[in-house]
Amino acid sequence: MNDRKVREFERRERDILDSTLELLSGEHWETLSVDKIARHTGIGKGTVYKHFECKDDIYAHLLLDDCQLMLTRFQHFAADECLTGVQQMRGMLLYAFKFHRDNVVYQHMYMYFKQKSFRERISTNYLQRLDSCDEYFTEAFGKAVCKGIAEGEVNPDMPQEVMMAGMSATYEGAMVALQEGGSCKQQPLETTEQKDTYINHVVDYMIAALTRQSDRLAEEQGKR
Amino acid sequence: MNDRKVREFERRERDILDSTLELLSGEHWETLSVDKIARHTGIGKGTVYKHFECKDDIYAHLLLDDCQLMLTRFQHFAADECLTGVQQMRGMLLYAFKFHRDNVVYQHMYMYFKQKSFRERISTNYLQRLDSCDEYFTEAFGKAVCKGIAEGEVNPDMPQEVMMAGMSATYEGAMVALQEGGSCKQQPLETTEQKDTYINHVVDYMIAALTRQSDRLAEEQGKR
DNA sequence: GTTTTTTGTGACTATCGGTCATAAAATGAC
DNA sequence: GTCATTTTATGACCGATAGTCACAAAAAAC
Repeated sequence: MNDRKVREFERRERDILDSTLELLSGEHWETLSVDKIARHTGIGKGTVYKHFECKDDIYAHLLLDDCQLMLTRFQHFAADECLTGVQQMRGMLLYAFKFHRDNVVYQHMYMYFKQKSFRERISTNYLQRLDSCDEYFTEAFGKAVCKGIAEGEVNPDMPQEVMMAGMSATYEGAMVALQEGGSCKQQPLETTEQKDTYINHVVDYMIAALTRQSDRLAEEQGKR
Repeated sequence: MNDRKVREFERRERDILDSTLELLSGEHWETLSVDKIARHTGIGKGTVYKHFECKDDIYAHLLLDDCQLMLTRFQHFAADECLTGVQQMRGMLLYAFKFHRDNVVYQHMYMYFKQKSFRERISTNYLQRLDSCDEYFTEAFGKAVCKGIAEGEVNPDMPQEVMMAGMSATYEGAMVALQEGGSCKQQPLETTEQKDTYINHVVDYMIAALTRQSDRLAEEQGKR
């Protein structure tokens, strides 16, 4: 009956994660404690630590789940031969931003993961898996960029490092802006419509930075 | 002697801030407590709360100091008639990124400020001042962009919202990347040289996104 | 049914941000 | 100088937290 035990153990891990997800959706991020998670799952606090080395590992696991979900979509875009490179890029970016927009819990964890202190707290296992996930993202996006260059839409003169540095910075920054919801910016970013407008602007900007000429941008915008 | 009292009060506030700065430079961000700050300043913990409503207000004050320092430099760039608009932009961006690169404490606080939870904790006074600082940054940069458009270097067809959304996103994202020091990126971002390379790449990318044609980028790079 | 092993637990520790009654110092009146 | 009054500084205290571990409860083995 060792098998059943393992299954039960895994089922409870899922229970903890689901509980956490549920609590995070309804409650303020900062006030969630391990005690509450345990209580809500219907187990003792000590049991939680049988599954996760620390509180942040729970978050890391949830983040990883979402990352892997997004990654498969990215890979689908990259493999879709019907789309041009630029279309693949646009599809990936819009998908990622909209996923972020609709998923409050993921927003929190994405930001949290960017903090060095979080990366130092979580166990190396999760850290490595999250990092390799990031690599695959870059790989999938890089494929689309190469396709874009081959098709003549993407400016081949821009060094690859410049492109990658710039794109990933804009990506990160837009994610932050989407989570923060405005702060002091000219655009408030509170309603879904405002966020959508923002997302489209950022994607236009990113494509514009990569494509060869400005009239290409206008053409792209007309298509959308 | 009311005057002397006020001066002494202000001097101690400066003491607290300097102590905090000192401790933050040497210690890990997460392990710094109000107790330690008070002890290191040579005062009781309660006294700290005579000067600041909460712990995060201390950080907010330090952040504001740096922001105002940077702001004056931004405004100098914007007012410098000897430079073209694009040169002003490049100057501002390079200055900001390098300031960030060299100032570990500022890095932490900048990231911290982006968190919604931090913005909710600090007193409205600091929040407003930080927000208005951000507005002035945007204003100064916007001036340079307008100059660039007037001079024909910046692409006038890109809508202003697209430009602003994209630029600020890239700016934020690059700040995050500089602080995190690589994580999993293709570029490690640990030494000063690596960070400098990164900074130059991102600035090139930002200028490329805004300027009209790609050969203009090559020309700019040649000049630098 | 009894012993042994495995598994679950919540009381406990250490630490934190923030408060407030009270001690200490400064001021003022004479 | 002395005492009364006001102002200022303080650290013991509070509630809450992440993480631990001795021990209880359940399961397995015999």
